[in-house]
Amino acid sequence: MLEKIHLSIVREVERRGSLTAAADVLCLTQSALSHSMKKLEQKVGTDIWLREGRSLRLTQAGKYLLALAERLLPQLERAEERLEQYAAGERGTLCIGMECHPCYQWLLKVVSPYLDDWPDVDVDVKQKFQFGGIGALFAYEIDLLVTPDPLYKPGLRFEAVFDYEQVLVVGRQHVLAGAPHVDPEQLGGEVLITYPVEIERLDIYNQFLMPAGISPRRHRVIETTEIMLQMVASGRGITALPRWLVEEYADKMEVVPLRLGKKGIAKQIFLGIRESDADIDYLKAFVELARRPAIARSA
Amino acid sequence: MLEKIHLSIVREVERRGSLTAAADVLCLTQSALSHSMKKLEQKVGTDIWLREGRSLRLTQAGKYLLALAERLLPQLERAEERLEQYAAGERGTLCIGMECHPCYQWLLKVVSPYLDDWPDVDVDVKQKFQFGGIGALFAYEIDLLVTPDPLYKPGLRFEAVFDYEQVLVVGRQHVLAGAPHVDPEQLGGEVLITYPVEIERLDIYNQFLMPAGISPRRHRVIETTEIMLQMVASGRGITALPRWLVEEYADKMEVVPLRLGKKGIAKQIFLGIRESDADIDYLKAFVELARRPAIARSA
DNA sequence: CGCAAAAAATGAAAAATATTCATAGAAAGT
DNA sequence: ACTTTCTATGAATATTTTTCATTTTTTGCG
Repeated sequence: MLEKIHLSIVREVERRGSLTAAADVLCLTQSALSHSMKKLEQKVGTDIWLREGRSLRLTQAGKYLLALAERLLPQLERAEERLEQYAAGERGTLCIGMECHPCYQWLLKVVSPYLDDWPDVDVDVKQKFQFGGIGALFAYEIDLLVTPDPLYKPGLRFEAVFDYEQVLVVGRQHVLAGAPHVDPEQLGGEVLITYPVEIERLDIYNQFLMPAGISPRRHRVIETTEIMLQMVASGRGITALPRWLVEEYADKMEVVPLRLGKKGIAKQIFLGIRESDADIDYLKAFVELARRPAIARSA
Repeated sequence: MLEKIHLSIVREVERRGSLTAAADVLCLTQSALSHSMKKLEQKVGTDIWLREGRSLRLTQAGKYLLALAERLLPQLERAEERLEQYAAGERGTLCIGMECHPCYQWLLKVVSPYLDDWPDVDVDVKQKFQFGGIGALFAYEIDLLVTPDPLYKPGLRFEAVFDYEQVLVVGRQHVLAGAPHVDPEQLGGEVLITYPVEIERLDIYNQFLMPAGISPRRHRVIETTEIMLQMVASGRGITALPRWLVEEYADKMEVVPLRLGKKGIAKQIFLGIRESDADIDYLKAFVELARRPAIARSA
């Protein structure tokens, strides 16, 4: 009764604004779409659009269908792709979602040996999710979530795979450069450089500065790690990054890692999967590979 | 390319064990099914079943399709029902999911006036979810989640609608019955009666006993509130429940609420919805009704 | 073993469905 | 007012699905 074509039409009409335009995209005639939808409307007994002049406005039922289409069609499309991958003899695509910027650097180190181990598995990395990483896992948009905030919920399985310390990064000329650690009060006058993330989600803010009632003088947002570190090296600000990441750049750039507070900020990277996927071999292998110490891999 | 019928066939063949049997259920002939699937197999280029003698065994691709079918078909079926509801002039069904036992008692108080206010909306309550309450929200299994653990994730919106105190419940004859409050140490020898939930998820355990290093002598599990309270009244154990719930039973049963620790344990019930549903009127109305003080309703 | 039963595959025919074509009607833009 | 831009619709056509009739393969069983 309710077929894929109906969902496609509803979605495409919404995107293009008219039946006629949608017909072009779907490689059908306007008439075909009109007939199809009319038939569905008769079958279910309710209109999907209000015909207002020469334009269509979704009814309540139509809006519901649109939401359904936006949700199901991508899954069907992904399924078609995946079937073709099976046909091509590939195992499939491991679709990885990421929720933190520095995770990306870490991930690269894992993906590279993984691709060697599993030549018939493709890896795809996504970073934007309508409903966040967890939603993407539930919706089968991704198969694996890399995140600093695990969430133990039924149906999902999280595992810590990597421990690291989040440190402050300053230029080698900075007055603090030699200190054994820094206190929040010492950062009041600084420019804080970070990835484009709301300040509330930054560890250096919510675990270090905010509890002490300190705010940075200014907050600057930069997309890439390299540029961020160049800014820091040239004394234009400070930032916070994983220690291992800073150490990798330390010989090429004039930057110094510093412990945040006496105890430092300890962090972990977690991998999350759907419980039902727990025994897919190539997924299991990824998690196991990720768990192996980074040292062994980065050699 | 990949159509609903293919998913239906895969699912039904799995359920009934053969194409022939599936054909009966789907009101088609065995031949029709065979042709349909053959065509799909040719299109995607991979077999879906291994033909072993006169039986079919799913290939990897087939298993993948089966998982897809089990996931998508229920959503399509639900959508068809819902469209017909729209057609019948009904507003739809408000599907409520619940993640905590005592929430149920509270929910009943809200649902009753809601049904009066919205005669053309049906209410359905579900309690079991493959992927937990959050997963059910994301998967559109439910429209509203009642839970004590909110989760601020993009795409979801949680709101506290009800505050209550979680208290210890003892029989009127119990030695502690007159105390102003209880300390964890006083419960070391007791039998703890609870709903069937892992002990780690119980507030009385993880917020009260565990931090003090105390374990109850024994943990007994009971399904219903009434029986639980009868057990408590007869001195066979203690339990923890919302204060308002205990007070409702207090005149019929020999039970006494006691504060847990000096400060007590404060709890809240949250309602979670999908952000995209935020302006569905009958959903909004439910949340608003739920927010109104319980006193006003239970009168 | 040989035969009946059960299941899937297949080709051709029939039925059903979807699509197009041609056109009408309605609204919006100029 | 005229042109353009939409959607709707009926009839004709094309395509797809389904059935029917049969074949092939396998399995169970006396």
